[in-house]
Amino acid sequence: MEKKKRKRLDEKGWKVRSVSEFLGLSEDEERVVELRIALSDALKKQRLNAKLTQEGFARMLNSSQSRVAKMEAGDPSVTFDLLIRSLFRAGIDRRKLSKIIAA
Amino acid sequence: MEKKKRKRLDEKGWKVRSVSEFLGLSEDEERVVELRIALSDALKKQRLNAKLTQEGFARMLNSSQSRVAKMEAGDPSVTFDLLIRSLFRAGIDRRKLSKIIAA
DNA sequence: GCTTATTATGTCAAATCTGACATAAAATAA
DNA sequence: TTATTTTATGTCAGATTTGACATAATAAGC
Repeated sequence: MEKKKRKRLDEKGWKVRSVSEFLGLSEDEERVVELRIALSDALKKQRLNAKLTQEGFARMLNSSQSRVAKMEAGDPSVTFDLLIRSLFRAGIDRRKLSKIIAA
Repeated sequence: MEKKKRKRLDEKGWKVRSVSEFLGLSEDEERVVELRIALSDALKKQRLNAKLTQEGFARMLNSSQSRVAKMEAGDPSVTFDLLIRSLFRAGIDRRKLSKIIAA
């Protein structure tokens, strides 16, 4: 957030919180959420790069359109297992996965 | 496997297979198994480094000794979610996780 | 506008996971 | 050796996940 804006809000009595502060997440939970989002984004990029619809992508993953939508949305009902298996299936190898996580 | 040994076995009519060939794993499943092992090993290293027993480690993770044993053994009943959450809880950050996966 | 395609959201039964427990096996100490 | 500690393995009820489906919302084409 821009510094000036933060100052303005602060002066008005707003407490500026990060998403994690707002949701009351622990450090670990925060890391989990952020990592999930990183993998979600990577998965969506892979799909778009392959010019597939969620429907077509789902077939390739033996899953469903709705689940792909949830994966890409970082829905909490989606596990790392599903994301990682999907990334592998979508052609991401371990080295690439490593880079995604580092970023 | 050592080349000479492979040759000897081959001459005796043994077909030398990798673990994956033996189990009939697909490329993707193979990657999943190998990654699970990498994370398992890293988790065990963390525990030993902290000089904790599985029992003590389990308390720290809000889990149980038997589950920690399964985590370290790469048991298929252990998800990436559990492994990753445990690694985070054990002090591994995203950058370190990335390196573990790259290795 | 209207139609079609794509994506998002809610729900649920079946499948999978997990902490907990018992207990066996292995390691370590005494 | 025999205790004691630590780790491994099997099991299971309760919790979570997932593909599938329906359907709503949005975007794309015309």
